[in-house]
Parts: sequence; structure tokens; C-alpha cells
Amino acid sequence: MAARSKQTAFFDEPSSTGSLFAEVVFNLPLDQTFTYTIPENLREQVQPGVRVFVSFGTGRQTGYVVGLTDQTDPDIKLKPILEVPDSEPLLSASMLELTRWIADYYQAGWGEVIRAALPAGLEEEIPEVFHLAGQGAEALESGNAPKKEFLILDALSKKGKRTAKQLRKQLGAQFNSAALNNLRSRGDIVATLPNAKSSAQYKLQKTVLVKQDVLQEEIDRLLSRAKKQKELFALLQKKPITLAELSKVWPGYSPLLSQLKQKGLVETRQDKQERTWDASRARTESPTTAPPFTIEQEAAYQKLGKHLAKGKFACSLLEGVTGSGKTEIYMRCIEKGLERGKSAIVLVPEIALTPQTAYRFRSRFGNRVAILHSGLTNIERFLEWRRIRDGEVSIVVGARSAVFAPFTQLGVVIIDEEHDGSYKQDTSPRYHARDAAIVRARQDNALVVLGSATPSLETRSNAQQGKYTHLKLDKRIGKTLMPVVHLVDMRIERDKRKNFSILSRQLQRALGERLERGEQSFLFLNRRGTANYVLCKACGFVFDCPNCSVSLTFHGTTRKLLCHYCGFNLPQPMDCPDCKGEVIRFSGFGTQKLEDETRKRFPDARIARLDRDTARKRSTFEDMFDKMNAGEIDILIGTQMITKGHDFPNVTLVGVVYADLSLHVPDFRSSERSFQLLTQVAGRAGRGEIPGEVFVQAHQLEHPVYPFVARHNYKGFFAHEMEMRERLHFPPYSRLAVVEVEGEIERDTEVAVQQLAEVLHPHLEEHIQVEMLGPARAALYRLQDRYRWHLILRTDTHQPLQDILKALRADKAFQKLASGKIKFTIDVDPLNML
DNA sequence: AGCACGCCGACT
DNA sequence: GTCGGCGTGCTC
Ligand SMILES: [Zn+2]
Ligand SMILES: [Zn+2]
Repeated sequence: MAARSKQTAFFDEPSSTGSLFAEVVFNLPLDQTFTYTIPENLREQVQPGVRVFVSFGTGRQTGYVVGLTDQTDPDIKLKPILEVPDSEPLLSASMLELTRWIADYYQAGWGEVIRAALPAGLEEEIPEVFHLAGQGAEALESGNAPKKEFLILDALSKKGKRTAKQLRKQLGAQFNSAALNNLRSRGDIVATLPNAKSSAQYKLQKTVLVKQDVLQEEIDRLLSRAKKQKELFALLQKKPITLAELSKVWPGYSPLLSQLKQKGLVETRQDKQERTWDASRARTESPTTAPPFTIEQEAAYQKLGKHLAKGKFACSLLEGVTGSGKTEIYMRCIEKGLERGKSAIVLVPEIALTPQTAYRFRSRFGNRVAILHSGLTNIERFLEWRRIRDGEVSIVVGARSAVFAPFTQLGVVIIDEEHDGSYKQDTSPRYHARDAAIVRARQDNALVVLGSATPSLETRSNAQQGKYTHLKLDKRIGKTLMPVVHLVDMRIERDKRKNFSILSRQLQRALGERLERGEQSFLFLNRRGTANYVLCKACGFVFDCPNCSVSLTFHGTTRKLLCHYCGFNLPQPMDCPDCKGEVIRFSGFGTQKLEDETRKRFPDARIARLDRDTARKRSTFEDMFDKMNAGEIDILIGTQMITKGHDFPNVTLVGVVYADLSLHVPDFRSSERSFQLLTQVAGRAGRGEIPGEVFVQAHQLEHPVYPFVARHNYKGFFAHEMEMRERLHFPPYSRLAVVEVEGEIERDTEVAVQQLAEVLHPHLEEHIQVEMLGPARAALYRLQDRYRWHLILRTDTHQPLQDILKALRADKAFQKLASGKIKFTIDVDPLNML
């Protein structure tokens, strides 16, 4: 290429004409790039970070350009890039680097990660559309065509146009691609590019144009006896008009227009129109100003401000109890970043992304904020994405995927409730948004603030080791005191006091007091339904889910037995399917039962319940919170949902109805989760001027987590739990990856797991730092009609883990194993180990 | 992940 | 004989 450069240097700088080949990745679990030639006319457009349409395998696919090169393996036949839909890259160099890191770290395909980093709604496949042509119709009529060809012809004649995929779906096993190709090469059917579809990126609009080549006499003649048509034609002559506009000025234009079209006087043209963001629909709030800082806040902010001023990467843990004013510190960091021309990403847990959260940021930053909530349509999502890329907003508030917000000048990343499990994606790519954010911030020289009242052990231990700056807020703002936590032993309640109710006497009394004083209460129970265990009194038959290894939960309001994992349900049973006994026992309790019982105890109280069953619709959700704020609810009963994203100043009592529930989960993190959950729930009490009271009802009060919760002693819990983890050699003292194996046939799945262990064996000998645990049956051995096994890999540091997993994925034996019916999934740094 | 190709049992 | 099952390997 050097020679050519010299020749052309006279006219132009040759390097700007671009490279010859592009490295392309697809949304596939492949550790591979594919090289395509770049046609001369696309050299300018093809840049790293653009999408390309190419033919790949049998069909056409969207790929992502991740690199350019002038050299390639001569043994591989290359195909050309067909189209470049983007005029500028969708991913910056920094975002390409980040997605690459995620792919390597979490063992996903680069293209899969890129897909996850882009807004949904950018189309992936561009399938050809087939229709009858040439001799096709005759071949169908004559009935001479081979059966498989006949079926395709028949389908096309009935449906008009179909893609290969649609035909496959319609004909099922009868579909044969060779037959399709035969018909195509014979010309009996032809393939065309599909009509451009309306997409997130574009909308289609039709414009009416007046034909210019028609003589005036001809026009007069054609319209002489059609007054209405003449009128419409005159309007159209003034200027081209879109059908959307036309329908506004002339409702019911349609028949007239088609007559004009028929007479050849006008034509319609279809345009791709880039979508625009409708500013009038945006909600803005009048900006409020910053409240003053407490001494503690000021000290923490000073340290963060110093990092910000340097403009270098830093990560800090902001450990602050509920109500200590973490949010205000976030806001001030964002403001400081904005002053320096930097943008900010605010990550919040999915469940905390409520209108109240949105309002807080909107009221402070007005229209410089984009809220990426789950209610957005693909189109809205894309428009917001583009506003971020184009610098029209400077702050993004969103859940996990907001870590990919395409800012070019990132200054601050806030991760609120850093310990929340929803930051880990539970499908591929299984990235952790907190960890991805830290990597991104390092690349972009940004500041990370990890906020939590109960940091994850990993984060807190990193802070302790000096990897993060450790900032603390120990006091609640104002006069508010920490709530008083009472531990209630439910065994004493039951055995000594003969109280078999869900509610202990203490809690009942406290609820009564609140009702008298007109204060509000929360009752927290992390389980839905009425009874979670339904059985036959005569023979002991238990109603289990046929697809999962869990029992079915009875839901009284719908009178159904429901599986909370797969949705399987039965009508309320009248007798035992085994012995026909007619006495069915409903044992265990959930929020529905709690609601019933609370209503019985407090018939005059205004009681509401908030869980997945009642909050199906967003409106009921918001309604509930409005009522709560208006003081129209006395007791709110609910699951996790009531603990996040909302402040209720008048709540002075919190009852944790069954605290042991989360401790029973068979996972090494269950203590940590319980501590976090209980602390968070307790934190809901007494945020205003009235001190709060918390009753924690438990059956296993000897569990060490309880005293720590009662005394708000995070530090003590941390020390205690770290000791346990060190003894067991679990994170943060080690790194884990779990290979999950699942299949429909029990025996086959078990065989596959053993084969996996065998395939791993030589790798384990090579990577001696890696230890294998198991394989063992997963805690939820059956889930959604599949048998599940776990094989855990453990190391001291991450790198050897990444190396062995990469080697495993590259191993032909593993690929062969994984191509079968049994599914293998790799989860690095797993959070949910059930 | 799809998707095509190819090699074996059980139907007309 | 053919139809259709699934195991195997590839995609620039
Ligand atoms: Zn029975
Ligand atoms: Zn189930």
C-alpha cells in the first residue's frame, strides 16, 4: 500500500481514504471477529463503532465494526460490506474498549456486549422477502412441483410476501431451504429487500407530490367535473405535503387522493425521516437549590471535590446510614462536574427508579437530565440515547444499563445502593454495572461514588485495602435519631404465650399505638401469597410445582395455587389428587395472609398491600404512594417493593414479620443479604421528627446477624462476616465462577455435567491456581422444567479464572459438549447462586 | 446462537 | 424406496 500512497499523495492525504478491511463482530456468543472488505465508496463511512449490514452465513446480519486493517489471511474468502446505516459511530473508542473488557471478563461475545450497550430497537436482521414470479404461479397450478417446493409456492400465493424465517415458522419441519433455493434459481420466486420498516431510528412518512409532466389542458379536462378533487389538487400544487399533515387540514382526503393518483396527476413518495425528540412532551420541574450541608457531609464532599478537581480516576465508597444525606452529596458532585463541562451517570437499583427518584433529579437539574426507566418504548429509548450522545443532556439516571450512556465527557458516576443485586445482569452478558462503571471511569478519568448504608463485603473490603477512598456519614440529618430496634422471639410468643398469630403481641400493641396517634406503619414480609405450602391432611400429599422443585403458593384473592418461579398454576384444590381426602391444609403465610390477618386485628385501620400481585400496573403503584403521602393509609403491607425509592416521613413503626426468611436461603451470601435487607427496612422508620421503632420478629434469634441489626452495627457485622468468608475461602477472599448446566432430561444432564468435569480436568492441571468445587445439584434442582447442576471454579485472584474459562471456551471438546441440547452457562462473579 | 448438511430408523 | 429425526461443524 505504500507505493499507492506515494502516488496519490499529490492529490490528497491517502490515509483519510480509510482501510481496506473491517473487523466485524456479531451478536453471538463467539470469541471471534470476521473480516469484511470495504467497498471503495464506503471507505469514509466505515469506522470502528459503526454498524454494517453484511451477508453472514446464509442470511444478512447487522454487525459491529470493531477495528480496521489493511492485512488479512489470504486463505479466507472475504465478503464485502453491503451497507453502512450509521453516518457516525454508535460507539466511541472508549465504549469499544469497555465492551471488549466486559466480553473478556464475563466470557461473553463482544458483539453480545455491544448489543447490550446500544438502545434496543436498532434492527438486527435484514431478511429478504420472497414472492411468486416467473413460472411460479403455473408451477403451483399444475401441481407438478415437488411437495416441498409446492408448500413454499402455496404459502407465498396465499400470503403474498414472506421471509425465509416466516416460511420456516409456518411450514415447520416441512420447510426445506434447498427447495427455496431451487425455486429461486429457477426464477419461480424472487427475493427483494424488504420495505423499509419504521424503526426506532427512523419513521416513515409519505409525501404527496404533484406530477410535473402533465399539461394544463389535460389537468383541466380530468378535473372539469370533479370539484372536490380540483380543490385538493390546488392545495397540493402549493407545496409537497405529508399525509400526516394532509389529514390534519383535510380529514377524509383518502378517496379523493386515490382518484387523483389514478388519473396520474399526483404521486406519493415514501421517505425515511429521522425521528426527532419532542421537547414539549418532556417533563421539567422548576429547579430547586441545594440545602446546606452538615459538617459530616461537608467533610465527605471536600474529599470528593478534590478528586473531581484533579480530573483523574478515583473510586470512593460513601458509607452512610439511611437519611444521612448521601443524595445531596451526589447532587453536589454532579454539579461540580457540570461546572467543569463533565457529564454524570447515576445508577440506581431497578426497583428504586420511581417517579419520586426522577422528580428529585429533575427538580434539581431540569431538562439536563434524562431518566432511563423501564417504561420507555424502544423509540423513546433510542431518542434519549441520541440526546445523550449529542450532548443535549448532561445527566442520566437509570438502572444497570445506564452505565452504557454514550457520554463523551464523563466526569462522575454515582452508584446508589451499591450492594444491590439488580446491578448484576442475569442473562448474557452477565456483567455487574458497578464493576463495569469502575472500569469505564478509569478509562475516562472519571470519579466513581459508591453509595450505601450497607456496602457489599467486596466493596467495603476494597475500601479497607485502600483501593477506594472510604467516606462515612454516621449521623442522620436534623434531629432524627436512629430507630430503636426490638428483637421479638416468636418461639417464646408461640410456646409460652400461646400466641399463634403472625403478629406478636408487642407488634400488635405498637400498631395499635400508631393508629391512635395517627401515625403510619409498615409491615414487611418478603413472600407473596396466602399460604406457601399446601398439603393433604390425610396422606400428607404436597402440592408441588411440576416444573420446579418448589411447592406451590396459594393466592387467596385469585383462588389459585401458583409457582413463583415459572408461573404454573392450578385452581384451588377441593380434594387430594392422591387419596381424594377432602381436608386440605394451607400452611405458611405470605403478604396476602398477613393482610387478611391484620385486617381482622385492626378492622378500623386503613390497610393497603404492595407487592408484585397488587402493583401490576404502574398507576396502582403511584396511587398507593400518593395515598400514603396524603395520610390515607395507616398500615402498608408489602415486600421489598416498599423499601426502596420512596420516603414516607410519617412512618414511625416498621414490623419485620418473618426475619428468618432470607436467612434460610442456601447461599453463602444469605447473612449479608439479610443484614442489608433488615437494615434497609429498619431505616424506613422515623425519618421525620418522630423517632422510629422497629420490631424484628424471628424464630432463630440466636443467629449472629440479629444483634448487629439491632445495634445498627455495620462495622461489627462486616468484621464477623469477613471472618466467616475467610474461613470458608469465599469472596471477597476468593473469586468464583459458576458453570451452570441445565437440561430437560435428568440422566442426560447428569452425564453432561460429568463430561464437563472431565473436559475441565486437563485445564485444571494447567491452571493450578484454580480449584473446582462440585459439580453438585443446584439448590433449585428443577426450574422451569429443567434439571440444573452447578460446577464452581474458585481462585484467589480474577486473572487465572479468566484464563481457564477462556481456555475452556476455546476447547473443541467443550464446544462440542455445549452444542448439544444441554445448556452451559458461565457466570463470573455470580451473585445469585441458586 | 442459527442453520445447513449428512447419516441412520420407521413409515408409505 | 422416502421422510424426518438429530448429531456436527461453520459462519469472513
Ligand atoms: Zn391425600
Ligand atoms: Zn414452577
